[in-house]
Amino acid sequence: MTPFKIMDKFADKTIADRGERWTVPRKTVFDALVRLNKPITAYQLLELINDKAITSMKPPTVYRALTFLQEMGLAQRIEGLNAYQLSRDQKHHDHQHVFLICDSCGDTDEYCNTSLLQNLIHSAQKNGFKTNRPVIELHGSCKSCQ
Amino acid sequence: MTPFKIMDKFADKTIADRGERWTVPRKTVFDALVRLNKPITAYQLLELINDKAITSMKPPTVYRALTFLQEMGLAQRIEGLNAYQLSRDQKHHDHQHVFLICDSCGDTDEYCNTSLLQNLIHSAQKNGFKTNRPVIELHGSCKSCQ
DNA sequence: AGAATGGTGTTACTATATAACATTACGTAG
DNA sequence: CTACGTAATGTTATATAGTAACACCATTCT
Repeated sequence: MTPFKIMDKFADKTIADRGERWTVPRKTVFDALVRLNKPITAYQLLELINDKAITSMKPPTVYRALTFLQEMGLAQRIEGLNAYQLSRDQKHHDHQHVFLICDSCGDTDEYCNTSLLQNLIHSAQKNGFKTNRPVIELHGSCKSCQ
Repeated sequence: MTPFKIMDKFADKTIADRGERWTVPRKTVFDALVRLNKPITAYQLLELINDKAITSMKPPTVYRALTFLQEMGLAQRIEGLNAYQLSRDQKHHDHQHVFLICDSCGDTDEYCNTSLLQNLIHSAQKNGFKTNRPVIELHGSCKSCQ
């Protein structure tokens, strides 16, 4: 089974389990993210999709699909890039991740360092702060770009 | 000496040490950030400044001033808010910080957890990744908003 | 079939940020 | 102290990112 199909299966299951609808625009956006597999801005995504399709998607449709996919844990926003990408680490898709973002080639890596993140959230808690959404992004250069 | 004056002095010295010019727009933007002391978007800042002034600043001027202040380590961008704020922790203004951002009241806190950040950057390095710009923001709710 | 709900299409708009180039201010060599 | 080169600003226009509002369509439940 190809990686694409694995992702598709996983997505199907996630959506079905939560009783949500796997509609055409949602699937289209998801597919584009799967194929690309690196961060892309919403408008670039729009362009990518419209180039290959007869119909023409518009910004609200893409943003709605992206919101939906984020809610399903299938996609993520990279704050430091105003971009979106597929969630890769499905094994830990309920955990928070550390993102490594290469400013040269645009590729990203994602890993789960639970103890460090807990540490971080815990130290915030000691300051009386309750964390809802951690944004942990390291921007820099990847191995092959250095 | 008031906190404002301390900030002013610190800024004066920083700018002077680096042989940069402390011009009117830069100072104006800096003053607004000092007085407000919480994150604000560039356009809100623009409005704030223009309300009180005879002359009317325009976006590029504000953005240029913000870029300059960031280069001087006097201001910072909060990625998760598209907003800018004063750098507070002047004692560690050359270090990276963890930001705590309250989504209710908009206030922020900033602290320096060197060991944790080094840990983070080091674990990235083990993956062959060289970090230039860490973005560490915890969005949630502060003590008084919970 | 009819009603309730959820999702999409479309238009128009708001918000965020920058490119390009003319103009002005500043520091320095002569 | 003046003229020249550089740095910063002013101004216009435009690019990029994201959303409000409302009409329409699809699905499900009764």
